[in-house]
Amino acid sequence: MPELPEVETVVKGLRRSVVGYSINSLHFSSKKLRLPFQLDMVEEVIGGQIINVYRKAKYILINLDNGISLVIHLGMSGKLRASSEYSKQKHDHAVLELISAFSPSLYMILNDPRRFGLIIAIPTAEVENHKLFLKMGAEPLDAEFSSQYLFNKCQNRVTTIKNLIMDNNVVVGVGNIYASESLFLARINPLISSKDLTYDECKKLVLSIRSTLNKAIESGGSTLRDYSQLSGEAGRFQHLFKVYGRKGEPCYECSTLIKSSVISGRNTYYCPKCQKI
DNA sequence: AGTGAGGCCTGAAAGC
DNA sequence: TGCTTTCAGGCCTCAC
Repeated sequence: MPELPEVETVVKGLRRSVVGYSINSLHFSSKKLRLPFQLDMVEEVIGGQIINVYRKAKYILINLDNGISLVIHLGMSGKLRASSEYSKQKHDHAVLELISAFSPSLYMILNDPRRFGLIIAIPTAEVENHKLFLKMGAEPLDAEFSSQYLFNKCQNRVTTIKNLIMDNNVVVGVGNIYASESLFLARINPLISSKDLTYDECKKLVLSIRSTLNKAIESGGSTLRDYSQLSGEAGRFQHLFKVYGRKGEPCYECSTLIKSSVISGRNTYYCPKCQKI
């Protein structure tokens, strides 16, 4: 399940392995992903040279030198792999053949069993105003995600703090796992109303979200240091979970048993003592 | 308008 | 053992 840290890791890997290559061919499977493939997409991207790869929320953006950008999302089961030869695997949905004057050709494949992901092409100039990105909240690792920013958002909403930090219109890239982990680190109960958070608690939460994501990027990256095979495989951050998936197990801080509650249909884990209401 | 529920989708795991 | 059900997750659409 690619969370923001894994997307970041994949992006770093792509940047090292595919920048400079040109797209020689592009093939799709017949199955639809979250958004359908555009029929004219193939013509637009063929011949384009990859000049940059970066992350925006959990989206991977690949800029081409012809003014077109590929936008890829891994959903929850998506993986990108790269290899010098293409051998078909179940759930391959897009296959890009990349060529370069200086290196052997390379195949980049999007594989996504659950098809929650997407791959589309849009003009680079329109990325910022595209439907997918228009109403997007702050990047959690950027300065715009400040204590004051979060505090203001908390005041204007009627929902639990857990729902608020998972809302992409507030802050992007905080999935179910990192919401639980960050709230534990900040010692804030996930069930409390966002309006009840003090400024100091917001400050603590901002720092906790940043720290949790950064640690995950570090441990996600460590297993993927060798990018000879580009992969979306999970890193090692799951061994660092303090509360997620630990229902009924003792809290590492106080030995109280970890509880879980369903908030908006999502399992949420917390320590009832460390995260008192 | 803002909020929350439901749906998409497959495969692993749990339940029977 | 083999079948069925449940659950996981991001993000979109759609009622209230």
